[in-house]
Amino acid sequence: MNAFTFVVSTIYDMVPKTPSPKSVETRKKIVDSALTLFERKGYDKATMRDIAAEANVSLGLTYRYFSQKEELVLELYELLTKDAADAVDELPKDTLAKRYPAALSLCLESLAPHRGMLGALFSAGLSITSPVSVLGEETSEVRSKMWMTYNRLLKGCTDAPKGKQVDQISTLMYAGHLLTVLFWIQDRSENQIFTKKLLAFSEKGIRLARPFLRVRMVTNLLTEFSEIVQPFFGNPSANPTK
Amino acid sequence: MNAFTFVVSTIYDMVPKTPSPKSVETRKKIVDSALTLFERKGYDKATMRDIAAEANVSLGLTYRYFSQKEELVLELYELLTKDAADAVDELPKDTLAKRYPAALSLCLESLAPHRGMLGALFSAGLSITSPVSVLGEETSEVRSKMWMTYNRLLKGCTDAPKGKQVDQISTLMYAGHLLTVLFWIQDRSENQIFTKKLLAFSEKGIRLARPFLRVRMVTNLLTEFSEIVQPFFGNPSANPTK
DNA sequence: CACGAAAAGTGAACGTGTTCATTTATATAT
DNA sequence: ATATATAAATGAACACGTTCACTTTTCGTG
Repeated sequence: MNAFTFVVSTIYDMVPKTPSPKSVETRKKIVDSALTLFERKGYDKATMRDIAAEANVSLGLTYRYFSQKEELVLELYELLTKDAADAVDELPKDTLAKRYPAALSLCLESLAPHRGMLGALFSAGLSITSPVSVLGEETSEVRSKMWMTYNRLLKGCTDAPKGKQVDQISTLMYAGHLLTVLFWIQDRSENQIFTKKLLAFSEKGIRLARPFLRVRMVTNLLTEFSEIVQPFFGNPSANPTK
Repeated sequence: MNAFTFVVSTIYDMVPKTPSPKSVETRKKIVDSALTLFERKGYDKATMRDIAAEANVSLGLTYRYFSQKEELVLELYELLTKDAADAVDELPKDTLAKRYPAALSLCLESLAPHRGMLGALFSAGLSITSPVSVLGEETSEVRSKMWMTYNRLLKGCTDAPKGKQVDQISTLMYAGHLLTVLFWIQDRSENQIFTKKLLAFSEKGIRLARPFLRVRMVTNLLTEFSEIVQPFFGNPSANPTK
């Protein structure tokens, strides 16, 4: 390797390399194996050795692709979020009070087959120390995607608000989404009936609250609140295309 | 051991035994050691072997008193909650809008020296599988205590509501408490300034919302909401003395 | 083709939480 | 006082997440 090659390859290191076909295949094998075993045995019982064996690779290799076990859960989280977001985009035009609970319901449906497993993500997910966190660096893309989905959902409502309120309320909706998922994961009632009640409640609540979005004092509080909460979520509205 | 002794001791096993002086002493040694090391090195770096060594006991013994490492964090959680609850009870009589943010502020002050460590509790704390969970069986006493504290705080307000609303709003306040602590733990802003803004916001919000507690439609929604959320918290109002 | 560097892949070993068979101390009954 | 059951205490061993020194494969270049 001469000096020129060195410089070029060093600069080349700066940009993400396109993964080789071999590596994407191996990566996929590991992901498939992990998801299969998570479903079959649960997060804790599915050991990294199991996952490696099921994928017919060595233990060490799995760590080349996923530096932590939690990252495998994150992988699923991303896949499911994509599904949920797509489903939400298909909702028919209607009022916010109708559309928002419907959207939440669709999201929970996407997550339902993996509910048990998601406990593990939220378990590790709220640790500040973990880079793999619902509010951490590595999940900012997922958050951004979901925020934008709610942004579109709101804009498409028959009673959509105007101006800067749109972004603010989108943030509120996304916060509500996270809290609802959290509630649902913890909900031990039969068939998660409490979560269903919560969705029914949110419809009534929104219908009652909607007219007050014209009241100055309320909008001021809304602005204040969203400014506190937005950076908390990594302020996706500031970098919508990132 | 004869048949009589056997029966008696078997029945005796049903009720909690009073721990021997020796065991309470040993238990205390372990707790002190754990809390010291958690402060000094953080939760992850403080290994069970470290803790056992610092307490001058064997590794195995620590597991006689705390069947998981997380239970040691729970121990601190209980201690701090007690402090916080006592401080809240000392608050001067005032309006709800003043007292509630003040109470939250006091709670955060109690927790502040241990903020980093608490990340660990909340990490494991939201796992459904873990018995040591903010919403799990083992923490129901702590929840009950804190709920009752907010119940007293509300009753002592100059603008306290009447009747069944008291319990419902107590539940709301406790939910707000949990969410605020969660927010605070995740708050990466300097000196947790966002959390402070959130408290200031809550004062304004309560002042604005308070008059609407007389509106029938609002009270109906409140009832519905608290009924969904209360069993989620283990319904402390149903067993206030337990 | 041959060579060498980078990518892909391996498995032994380490640290840590947790378990358990075993030993030692304490208390109780005769 | 002695026996014995129970409580207290031990530390070796295990399982699993993670690391790392090392081997094998792939692939561009002279």
